[in-house]
Amino acid sequence: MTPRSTIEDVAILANVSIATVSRYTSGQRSIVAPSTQERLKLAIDKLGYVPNAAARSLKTGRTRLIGVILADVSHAYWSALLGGIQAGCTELGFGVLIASGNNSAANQYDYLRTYLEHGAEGILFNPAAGDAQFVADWMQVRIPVIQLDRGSPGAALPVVAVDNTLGAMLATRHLLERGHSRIGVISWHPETLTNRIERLNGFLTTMYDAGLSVPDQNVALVDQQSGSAREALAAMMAQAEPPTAIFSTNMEISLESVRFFHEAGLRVPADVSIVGFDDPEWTSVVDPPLTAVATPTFRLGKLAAIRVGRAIRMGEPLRLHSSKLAPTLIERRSVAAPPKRNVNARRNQITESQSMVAI
Amino acid sequence: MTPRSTIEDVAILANVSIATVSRYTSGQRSIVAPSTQERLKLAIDKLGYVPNAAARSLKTGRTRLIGVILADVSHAYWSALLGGIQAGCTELGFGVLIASGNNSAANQYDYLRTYLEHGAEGILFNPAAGDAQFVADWMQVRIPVIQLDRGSPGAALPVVAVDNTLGAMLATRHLLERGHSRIGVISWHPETLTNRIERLNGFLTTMYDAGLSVPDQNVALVDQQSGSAREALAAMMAQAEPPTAIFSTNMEISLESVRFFHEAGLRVPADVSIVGFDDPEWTSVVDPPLTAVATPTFRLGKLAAIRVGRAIRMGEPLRLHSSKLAPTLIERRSVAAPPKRNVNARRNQITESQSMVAI
DNA sequence: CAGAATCCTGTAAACGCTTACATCCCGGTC
DNA sequence: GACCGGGATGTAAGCGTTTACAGGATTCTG
Repeated sequence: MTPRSTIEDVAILANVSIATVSRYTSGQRSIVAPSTQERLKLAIDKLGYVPNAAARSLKTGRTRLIGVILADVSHAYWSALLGGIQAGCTELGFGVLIASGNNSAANQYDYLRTYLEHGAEGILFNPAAGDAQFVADWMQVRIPVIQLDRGSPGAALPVVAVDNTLGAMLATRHLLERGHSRIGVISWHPETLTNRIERLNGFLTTMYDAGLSVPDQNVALVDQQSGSAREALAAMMAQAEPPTAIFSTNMEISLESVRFFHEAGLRVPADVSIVGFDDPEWTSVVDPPLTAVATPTFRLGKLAAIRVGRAIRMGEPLRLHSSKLAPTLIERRSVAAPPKRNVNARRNQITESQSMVAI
Repeated sequence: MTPRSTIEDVAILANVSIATVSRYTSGQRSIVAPSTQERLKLAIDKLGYVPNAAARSLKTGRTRLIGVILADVSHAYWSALLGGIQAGCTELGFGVLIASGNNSAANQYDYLRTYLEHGAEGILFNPAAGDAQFVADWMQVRIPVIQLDRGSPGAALPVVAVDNTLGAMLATRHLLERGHSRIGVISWHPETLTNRIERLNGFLTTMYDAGLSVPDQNVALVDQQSGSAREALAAMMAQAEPPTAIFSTNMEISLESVRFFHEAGLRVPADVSIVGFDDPEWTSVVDPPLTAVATPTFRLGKLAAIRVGRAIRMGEPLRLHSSKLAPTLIERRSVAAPPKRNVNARRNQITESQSMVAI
């Protein structure tokens, strides 16, 4: 393989100095004579010359690269976010470096370092469940940093996220309006990340404002691993007076809940209603189609990208101000009025009769 | 903001030459005296020194960066792929530059250029629906390039993809074994991308091998835009002898098909069976849970990343050999034996009776 | 104890570009 | 015709690394 051609090769072929080539390729075309431009174009095409970004940024100190660290790239939610980031960056002429932290602060730190080495001029990241040292490190980064989708509590860094409090309020009110008053909530352990805190608090506040109390048994804070939501749900529904509706604070939990209810022989929404949070395209095709709070994920990513992109362009530090995008409630068919009869009594009936037609 | 500190700052603080610092930071630690290493560590920590990758790669000609161009990052399928790529690259010590081509060859070409500028040492891409010029350009790239998930017909570049022919065969045989013989297929226009061609051909071949013919009316090749699959399906099912099963060659089409059947009052699988291709996590929670050919998407990404990563490491060009990963059929509940009665007759009955209990 | 071998460190050039400064040429002005 | 202004181009320095080469110190060998 022949080595990549350089600015000098072009200069020789076009019979000009490298300075002129540089002027042509680095956007200062207007001060190059038209006839020279033509020769340059020819030479560049012929050689397949592509400027060396490393050399350029070594000289200029700019890379036009933004680093993105997502908790887990391989889930649909994050990919929509990434789509938005991508769109925003392209619009502003930035390239995107991506890494997936796999929800581990240690990984994220490695990537941060790599990005800094590569000269990323700005960083977008989802904080992993908080590690104080880690956050402190972020704060020392000398370039604009935005927390995506959620914040690490106590980090003095701007956040671009959905308005989780509003979303939780929307979901809860919807249940309240349909006549529910015993509502259970399931969330991943919330202490570490602001989105979880806000969703839970939004729910609780709305309940209290409506004059309703939420007994501890109806609040399940579970680990982020499959199965734990199901167990929590089983316990919650085994009470003498189980909730008539569930607010599930994220999509994974919604999925698990639906599966659980299917298997437990409880009908959604006839026996129990569900409102979820997050709304991927396929929510509508689940059985039953899920009523959920939809978050403008793509816009979130784009907004974040544009905020850091602008800060970089202007050369100003990012304002600490956090942006919140409003979610909307999409009504589908997982919510109905609470059942008249006691669900547990009903459940026994159902499981019996169903087992007769089981496959 | 104070400027980033350089190797020289470290050298001065640690009272050594920059050469020694470089030896320490660039992995040649073993030839630096232990006592010097200690001083160096201290100085680096104190200054927060991070090597400048631009300078490094200007000198070495290596960047340890791989460029990835996906047709559309914001879909779940691609994000699983990206997760695999990410994992593979991390394992080999490469960073990932990402861009989304939005299925446009022109965009992809821009990104390709950007990557080349940034010195990507290898490229992973999904070809967009074929543009001859575009493919020719890819061929001239002097670094390892792999086509991901599908190939552009005629491009002499290796492909890492699922074995689509096998997948289609699996799906078709499954339907055959259940007693179907009138099977319809829906695919996006196949001529441009190998995965579509292979899936369609795999189906057709299996049918012929079974001694069955497939009338043209049962083959729908539709545009990749919402609604067109539905129309094609409506036409197909309106025949006097409509298919008793559908092989849907991708997930978008499966979703549209399920929706269509719901609305048309046809029961899946009692009236018509469906086998899909691609198997995201939520397939199991759709109504009904979809029998589908599952593709090892994550592994696909990882394998591709590792193939180019190794080629880069070894400094050898990539072998043209394509890798095919075997898919598996996941049986769920969208397939049953063909109905006894004519479906159209039955459909009329159903819609009548259902409209009485409509909500 | 001389000389060789080994270990550690320093000097300096080079990577490909941008850009301040210098130079040259040409037309316009008095 | 001398001068000036300005447009087009060239010269050269320097961005922060890596690395070939050289050199100094220490240890080993006979």
